[in-house]
Amino acid sequence: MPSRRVTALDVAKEAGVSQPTVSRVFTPGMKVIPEMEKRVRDAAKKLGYRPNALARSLITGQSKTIGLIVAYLNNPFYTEVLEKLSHSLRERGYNIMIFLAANHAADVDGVVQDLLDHQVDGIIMASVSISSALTDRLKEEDVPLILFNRGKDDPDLTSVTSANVDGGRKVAEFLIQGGHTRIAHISGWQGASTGLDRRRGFEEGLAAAGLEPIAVVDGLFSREASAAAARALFASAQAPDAIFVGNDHMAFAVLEVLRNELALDVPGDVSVIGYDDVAMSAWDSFQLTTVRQPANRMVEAAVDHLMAQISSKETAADHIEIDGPLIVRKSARIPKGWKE
Amino acid sequence: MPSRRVTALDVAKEAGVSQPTVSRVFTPGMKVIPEMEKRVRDAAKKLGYRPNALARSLITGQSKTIGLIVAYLNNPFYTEVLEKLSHSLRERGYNIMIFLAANHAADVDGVVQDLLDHQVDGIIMASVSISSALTDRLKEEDVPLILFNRGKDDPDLTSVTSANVDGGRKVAEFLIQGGHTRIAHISGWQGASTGLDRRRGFEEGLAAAGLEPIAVVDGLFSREASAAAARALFASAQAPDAIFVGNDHMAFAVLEVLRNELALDVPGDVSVIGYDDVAMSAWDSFQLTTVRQPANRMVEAAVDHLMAQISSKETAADHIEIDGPLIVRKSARIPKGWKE
DNA sequence: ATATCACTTGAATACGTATTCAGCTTAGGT
DNA sequence: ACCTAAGCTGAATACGTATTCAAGTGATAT
Repeated sequence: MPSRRVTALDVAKEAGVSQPTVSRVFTPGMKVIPEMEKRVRDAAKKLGYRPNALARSLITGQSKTIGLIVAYLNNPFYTEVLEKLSHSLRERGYNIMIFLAANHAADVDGVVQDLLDHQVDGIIMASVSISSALTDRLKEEDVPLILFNRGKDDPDLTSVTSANVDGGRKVAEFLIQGGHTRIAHISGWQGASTGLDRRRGFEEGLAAAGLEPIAVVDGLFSREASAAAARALFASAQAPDAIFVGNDHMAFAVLEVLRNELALDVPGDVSVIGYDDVAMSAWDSFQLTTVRQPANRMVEAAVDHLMAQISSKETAADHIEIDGPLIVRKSARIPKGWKE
Repeated sequence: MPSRRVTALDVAKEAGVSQPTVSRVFTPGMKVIPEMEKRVRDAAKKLGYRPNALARSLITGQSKTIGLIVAYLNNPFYTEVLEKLSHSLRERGYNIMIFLAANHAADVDGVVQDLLDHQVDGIIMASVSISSALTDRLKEEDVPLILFNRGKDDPDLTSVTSANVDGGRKVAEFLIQGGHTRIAHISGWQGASTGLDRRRGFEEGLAAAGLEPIAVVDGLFSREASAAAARALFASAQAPDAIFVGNDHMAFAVLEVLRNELALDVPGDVSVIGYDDVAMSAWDSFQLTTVRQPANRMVEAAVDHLMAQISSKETAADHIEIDGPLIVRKSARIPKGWKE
């Protein structure tokens, strides 16, 4: 049973035309006289022909594939992002080669190498940091890179984040207006721009009112670390009356420690505010007040920019910040006269 | 600035050898005399050469890529699976091309076509159903397929699931021993084998004790549908004293309705049991008693079988069922003398 | 009627690698 | 010393497509 894969040449013979004509029929934008097209399509259908994407990519240099590297999938924000990315890219005719990489340089390095070997047309890195050596290599190979939810000072590297500094400031203002005085922060990982920026905006917001946080602890994007931090905060002499947590994922852990372990009332005894507005934040069990990170718009911005850079390699890099509102729910005291 | 991609031929010239020799150096298993190898490797490093995976795949017919199709990423069980799959496949030298597909035939069809165009070596479908027409096509193209967490009667289709019937039965026995008498079931989608099998085992388990569920409602794997079902159950004349929910994801929604909307005590007024044992089930907020679906072992089994089918196309299909224990927490009354 | 042009088509080639096969070198056996 | 076998290497080719370019067709303009 030979049953070889059916090739463009087979179709050509069947249809009585040349191989290039078959190619043209299957290449959008190429013109072929209707009668030929019909003969080719009929033959293709009869034989079950589909162009070999590998061979096509080899010659065009366009793999129509985007590399996606993700670090934290346990944070549901990123599964939302993954889902939206998948649809958005597929709509534009691109496929996704995905890697889950720990945030270690060695891991990321290897993964990027793999992506380059596969001639990806572009790379999106969600919440993973990248070394300068690697960005240089990408520049050399002319492969566009988008940092998603992670900034970098490098001016010719495109990043898409939410307006983290602003977001942090909004939280500070809300808590101050709510009359809180002993405000603590369990931050996102301080090795990431997201964690740093939110903290900075938050501290600036407090400073504008002449306040400063009574404590800042690095929650490392981890439930365990954040829970431990929450316990520590209440074991110290001066217990906070409000906690801003660097993202929702950590905030849920903090909420549980406060309510279940420490038997505190939220927001009666202490207000809690998160960041991201993942779907779970709206669940009855949490009702978390949080800053929305608009995954939809962030993804669209990222994909738009990636496409622009792919089609014109000279597209200027940009640092895109998407603004998001504070979503007021029940985990933080609501200031009198708060208008939405 | 030409700065073309550096090819095996460039390396060959630089090293003063032939292109095939370069190829052999980079093909594991091929023998080359040490001196040549060193010259080639030095030249490669100097020029920054890496083999083009596309060209390689085109000729070997092995893309070293696995297609992955996932339906429900909002259920955290599947993000766990995705993470483990990613690592397991990468360890074995395979890459993942991922698609999130709604569970519509048209969607799945298109996605599979895309995967075939890219010459994937195998396909894993997690919780998505497939038409017979499509399995035929895959068989014709000789591309192995593994159904993950979804069975099919087709005897020469490999599937990996947990022991769903057994699991359902375990839940029934636990509830019966707990003295429950008005037992309801909010099932997984009855269009999926997972949902059907769990229900069947559950009903068998009840029947063995001469019972039958007072109600069975299809939760459609959806939080909203499940919440509505829970409300309906308690709006009817005979309220249940126990509910078995088809998976944890839905069970969380049910728990919230019971506790927050209906002000019921769980497990005082009603016991709730889920299925999957996702990480969240252990959270203080839920403490969900549930049947563990061992993602690790399921993934390993799936990958092992896929590899076997890839290396020997004649590997027999199999229906693999991985057994998982009932994890007893606090959402369901614990039978007296229950021994763990 | 001829020249020009716009359109299509097909022959040849390129993409970057793995593999076949013939030829060469070297070691080993007698 | 001679023959054989084994071990490597390189020239040629294949993988399946897109693209260049020359040639062919017919239409339009002169």
